Amino acid sequence: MTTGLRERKKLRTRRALGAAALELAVTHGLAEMTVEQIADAADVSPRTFFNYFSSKEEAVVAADVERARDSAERLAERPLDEPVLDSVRAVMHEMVGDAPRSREWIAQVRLVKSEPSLVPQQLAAYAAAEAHLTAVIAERTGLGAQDLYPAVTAAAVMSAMRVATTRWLESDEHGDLVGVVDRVIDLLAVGLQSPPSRAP
Amino acid sequence: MTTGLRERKKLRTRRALGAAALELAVTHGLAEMTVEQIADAADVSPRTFFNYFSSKEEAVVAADVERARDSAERLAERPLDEPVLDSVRAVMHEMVGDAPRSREWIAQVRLVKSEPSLVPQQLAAYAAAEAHLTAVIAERTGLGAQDLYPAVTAAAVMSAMRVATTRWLESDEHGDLVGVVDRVIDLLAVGLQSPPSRAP
DNA sequence: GCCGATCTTGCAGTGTCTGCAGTTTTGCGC
DNA sequence: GCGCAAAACTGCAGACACTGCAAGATCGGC
Repeated sequence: MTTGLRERKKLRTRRALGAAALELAVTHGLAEMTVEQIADAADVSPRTFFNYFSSKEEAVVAADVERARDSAERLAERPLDEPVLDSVRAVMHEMVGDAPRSREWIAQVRLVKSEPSLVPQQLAAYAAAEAHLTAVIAERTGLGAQDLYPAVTAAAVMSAMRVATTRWLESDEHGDLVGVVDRVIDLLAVGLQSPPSRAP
Repeated sequence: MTTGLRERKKLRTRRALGAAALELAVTHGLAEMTVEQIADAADVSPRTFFNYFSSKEEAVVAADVERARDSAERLAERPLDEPVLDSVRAVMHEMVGDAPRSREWIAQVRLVKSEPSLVPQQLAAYAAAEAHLTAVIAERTGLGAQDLYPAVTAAAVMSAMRVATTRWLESDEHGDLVGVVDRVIDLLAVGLQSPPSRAP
């Protein structure tokens, strides 16, 4: 599958728009930046911007959607005999451990924290991740589309990741994010029936 | 705390706007309805609409935010010696069992399914529910704000509820929603380490 | 009944977002 | 290379969402 020039160019434009939107939102503020500025920075017309995204907010969190797809792909590549949650944990560690990517991600989460109107779009991005995860988990476990386990697991994992990053950010980002991620996944693994007795 | 006339009137206006928005979105479609129509239906000026909600979409899912607060309050009223997840399960059963309320809820979820641009706002409403749940669970378990269990549990439960309703809707709404809710909460309770061996 | 606080409203203005129609670019067969 | 159909980009016009501001209406306490 050689992706044609056409598609590659579209992807480049899409990324340029997303990056410009994120950049401008961080520097100038979400409300202040205009679609015209984003379009200019990506060298397209304002009208073209709307061929790619239906709003400024969507463009800002575009990178998240890509990361979501990427996580799912990494998950699909884990050894098949590995327990699902172990695979998930490994992938999440990879995502957090990948320094440049992680830095972008954190920047985005921090922006969302300071611009509440981005919250809905950010959550929608997580939902996209969830859909991908669901499909991969279903395949790995050999379960069908009607089974609840893959969907519930994917949803719970993404929620837990969200809690982990939020908490980490609220604690002024000290301590390691990896540790927090580990603990939230542990909670899901052992079950939420009752709170763990020791240092949850 | 006798809520003054002022506050009661505000609440009535807010509800009227929310109800009108939902009604119009269902009958005319989200894109077709205008703020002016919503405002007219609630007998206020269009400008006033924006004193209550920052967008049409937010108004449409306003009832969800109320339901969220209500769930948290019901949870707080459960016997203190009841295991947390049992309380959660009971509350979710109450919410689903409350016929008129459940009907509104389902109508809204169905609307969101047919109008994808509502998804982000719907998720934001769930996030609001999550925040309330987190606070109540923390109090019930005697855990502090730094503990992960309350936040992870609240997030997982809301995600699971979302999965349950989505699945139920996709299966053309046959079978009972209560049963699906039970099964997703069971999954969270026993842990997601590996798929259940029998009929997940 | 008066006064401060709060809520509502109209107005003007900026910017988002959409449909449409014309131009440019790309992929592909020749 | 050449031409042609599909797809992408662009400008334009217009409807509408949304905001700040200042004036008017309403409420709660004294």
